[in-house]
Amino acid sequence: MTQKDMATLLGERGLRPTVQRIAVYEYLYDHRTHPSAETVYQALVQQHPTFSRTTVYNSLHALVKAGLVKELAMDTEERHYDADVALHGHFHCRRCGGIADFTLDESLVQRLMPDGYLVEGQGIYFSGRCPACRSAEPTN
Amino acid sequence: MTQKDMATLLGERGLRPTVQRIAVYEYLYDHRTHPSAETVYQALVQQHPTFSRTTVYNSLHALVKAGLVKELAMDTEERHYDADVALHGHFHCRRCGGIADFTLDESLVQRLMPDGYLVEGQGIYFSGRCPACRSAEPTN
DNA sequence: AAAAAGTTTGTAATGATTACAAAAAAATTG
DNA sequence: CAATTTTTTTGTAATCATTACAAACTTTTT
Repeated sequence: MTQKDMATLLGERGLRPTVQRIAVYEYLYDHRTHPSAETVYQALVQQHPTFSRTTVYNSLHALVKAGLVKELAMDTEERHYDADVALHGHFHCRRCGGIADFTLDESLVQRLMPDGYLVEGQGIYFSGRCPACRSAEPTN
Repeated sequence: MTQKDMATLLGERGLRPTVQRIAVYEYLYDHRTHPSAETVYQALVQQHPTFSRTTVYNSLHALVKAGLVKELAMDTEERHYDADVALHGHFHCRRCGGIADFTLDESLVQRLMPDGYLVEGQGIYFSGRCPACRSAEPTN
């Protein structure tokens, strides 16, 4: 997606498409590594030395509120962000620390939902060992 | 469960059953409200004025490591703990802030798991409005 | 009883996030 | 287009949960 398209998208969601917000969104869009706010900041401050940490936080919050970015619920220290807001699960490898996406069957997830509740968000994650770490250290 | 049984249980899991650890475990066992460390501390310090915050953290970590307590992954500020380590999901109500349990079908959850990964832990939660808050404010 | 190991406590440090106010930028108004 | 208002950014300071650490204490082992 081009920056122009991103600007349009932000505008549609009621966010003024500032350089900073587009940069944050672009980073998340291009790096599907579920980075933390600090990771985003460190990456962006290279290109834009004037960017502040607070703006990264502000932008992330604005993007989450606008529904363009999702905040992950994981048992990690910091919060992680994802530009992929479609239904999918996350796997957190306890050995390498990586967070991988995996697909979720929509109808299967529907069947998990508790009755009587109005579901607006969901977080489905598993943790353990990713395939690479399993073969690297098979016994554990 | 009696404190005696808890002491035995901790012992079986390789934890010395100290007064503090039993108190923390007992609180979680009796209060299925998914409290934070601070909440546990505030409750316990009433009865045991000498208890320290650090000990509550230490005890929680020890209990989690021993598999007697589970740390929840939610999109909240602090970490929440649960003495129920059996498979179940959590619902976080965005209006009242409450966290409710709901049952999960084991085989359904199995079918969600990604292939090739060794799954050691899982967190399944939904957020939105609980039934009480839905009827209290139906339009939203 | 002495030594060793494990646990608790209080305080200090850390680290992520938020609060806040001034400066800057953009949008609106006349 | 200039003046005013609104929004956003920036930098610093504050906050809040959690962790680090070392001394004191308790329990276990010898």
